[in-house]
Amino acid sequence: MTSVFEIIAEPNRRAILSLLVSSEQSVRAIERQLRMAQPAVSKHLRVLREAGFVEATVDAQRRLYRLTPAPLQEVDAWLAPFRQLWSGHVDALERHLDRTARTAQPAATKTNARTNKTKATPAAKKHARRRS
Amino acid sequence: MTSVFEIIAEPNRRAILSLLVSSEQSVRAIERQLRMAQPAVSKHLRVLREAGFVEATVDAQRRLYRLTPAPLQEVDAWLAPFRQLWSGHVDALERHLDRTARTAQPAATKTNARTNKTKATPAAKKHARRRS
DNA sequence: GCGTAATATGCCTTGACAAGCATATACTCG
DNA sequence: CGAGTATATGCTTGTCAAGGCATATTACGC
Repeated sequence: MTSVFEIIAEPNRRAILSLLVSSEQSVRAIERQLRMAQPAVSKHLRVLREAGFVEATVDAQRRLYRLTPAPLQEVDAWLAPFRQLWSGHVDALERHLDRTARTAQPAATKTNARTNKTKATPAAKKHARRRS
Repeated sequence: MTSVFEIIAEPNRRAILSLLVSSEQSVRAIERQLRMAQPAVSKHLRVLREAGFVEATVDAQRRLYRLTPAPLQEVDAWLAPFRQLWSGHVDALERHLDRTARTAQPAATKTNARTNKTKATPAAKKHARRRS
């Protein structure tokens, strides 16, 4: 769990982060809104806190957690070089979401099919690449 | 491994994606540049392909893999609501990277320390929230 | 100090997944 | 066809993290 990406890989953690976008929240509030067990919430918050995603303010017995920008900025930064891929046609995302919507996986099969159908460039009949 | 985020959680897969930004690559080319075993590369590519991150073109015995925009767009879209956090002060990322640079974790400790030091709002001495 | 609410932590089990290794498949050339 | 290259796949193993449950900790009001 060393990287920012591993941390947001966990769905419940992403849910917590999304909850915190609107306003700071107590553990209990998160527990109820996300319908998850209290220890689970605390553990995820610990991970998020240690990775710098959130910070807490003590208020009596409870702790109010709020977002901290840096780690998500890091994700944003990593994403930057790839943005050139879709600057222009925005519709690819919609198609992708359509495909992946129904319990995910079926997209894989379809993608596979398309991939296998893709033909090679006819010109590239040569082979035998040298080892260097 | 149902979500896009779990897929980019793997460092080698992110490395492969980054490699493909510049141009399409064969499995062998990836294998050498990233110094990883061939089966590992193939397996990661399979995961990436089934998730729609890449697609392949057959060229004789080899397959040329190239990026596909949709899944990364999905990440970008998820990130959108959080961007309001750092639109304005861009320096938070730099500080974060400085802290997390040396083998990660130490940032956690520091963040912890700051967090614990954070005082509660003095006005909020009352407690006993009702259950609704 | 006692009861209670809010949160954190420790232990254990279970599932998932990445890596390693061997092997299968596909294609090319001579 | 046979050898060689490129890629994929199957199996096994070690690791690690999430969830469940019990329990510790801290803060409050009375």
